Amino acid sequence: MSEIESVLKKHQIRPTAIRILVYKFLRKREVAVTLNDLEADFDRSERTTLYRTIKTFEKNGLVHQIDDGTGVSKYALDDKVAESGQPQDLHLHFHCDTCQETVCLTDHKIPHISLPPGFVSKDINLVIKGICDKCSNLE
Amino acid sequence: MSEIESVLKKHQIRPTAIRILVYKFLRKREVAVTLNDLEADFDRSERTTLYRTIKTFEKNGLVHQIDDGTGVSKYALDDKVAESGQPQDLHLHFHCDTCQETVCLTDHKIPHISLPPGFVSKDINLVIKGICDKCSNLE
DNA sequence: AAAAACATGCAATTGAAGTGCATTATTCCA
DNA sequence: TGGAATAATGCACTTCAATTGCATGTTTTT
Ligand SMILES: [Mn+2]
Ligand SMILES: [Mn+2]
Ligand SMILES: [Zn+2]
Ligand SMILES: [Zn+2]
Repeated sequence: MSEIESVLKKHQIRPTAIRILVYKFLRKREVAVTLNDLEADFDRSERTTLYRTIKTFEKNGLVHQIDDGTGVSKYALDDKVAESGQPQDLHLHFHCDTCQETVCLTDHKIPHISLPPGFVSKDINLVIKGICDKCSNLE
Repeated sequence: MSEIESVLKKHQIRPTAIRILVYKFLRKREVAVTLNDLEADFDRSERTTLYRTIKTFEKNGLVHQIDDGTGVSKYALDDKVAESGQPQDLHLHFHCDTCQETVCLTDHKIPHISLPPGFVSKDINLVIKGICDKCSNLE
């Protein structure tokens, strides 16, 4: 059994052909991925299947969904934890206005934010928009 | 000329009947508003007109659009600056999982966040989800 | 008053997300 | 091993917010 298959199994995901391919695709790309990105790369497969694949991955803690404000959902591997099974830490996301890519800055934890009395924080979404390292080097 | 009319004119917005009503509605509500909220309150008017009204307000700096992750856009008055004409400061938004309302926390500036080398920040969206003050008081 | 500019109403389109259901593949177990 | 049970896939269809095209109505300008 391949390493990928065992990662999927560790997350209670049956390693079908498409799932293995989607997982490989997510690994290969270092940026967050849309359903359209997947569809473009998998002529052979059906949009709905890819959709349900990624949702299965999400439900089982293998990827997390990213809302970067562009209106389309993106997904990225919880790579640091793909093996361990721990849930991915909260981190910030960066969306580049130039190349339109969104990346996880997993090493940048979200600072503590004080709220007015009575407000209880359960979850935080922090997205920074600007120019990414690749694009700023080209200026 | 009413005070409202002069606020609209200060933002180069012609004070039509609907625009005045929409502006009043935004003032009355202390939370961010969706297009559906507007439509529900304005039986007499057309969705498209309300949409274009709010977009005009936004373009002219009278309201700002809020993406709280629910999938539907919300809008709130740049009230602090409605008179001054200054652009609204960056601030965080709070979305209550209980009452589903979203509020601007205009007094809570977004802390400085350090980025890896090469990344340039132009804009920040920070949304905190949890329980708002009204809902936490009811527990 | 006529022309130009702008606002409004209604119909239609777009695009992402999600669901229903039939078909195919895999697993489970007698 | 041979099904029955369970899960995955494919295709059609729906939903919903956002947005646009165009005709009509209104206001402003000259
Ligand atoms: Mn991430
Ligand atoms: Mn706000
Ligand atoms: Zn970039
Ligand atoms: Zn609440």
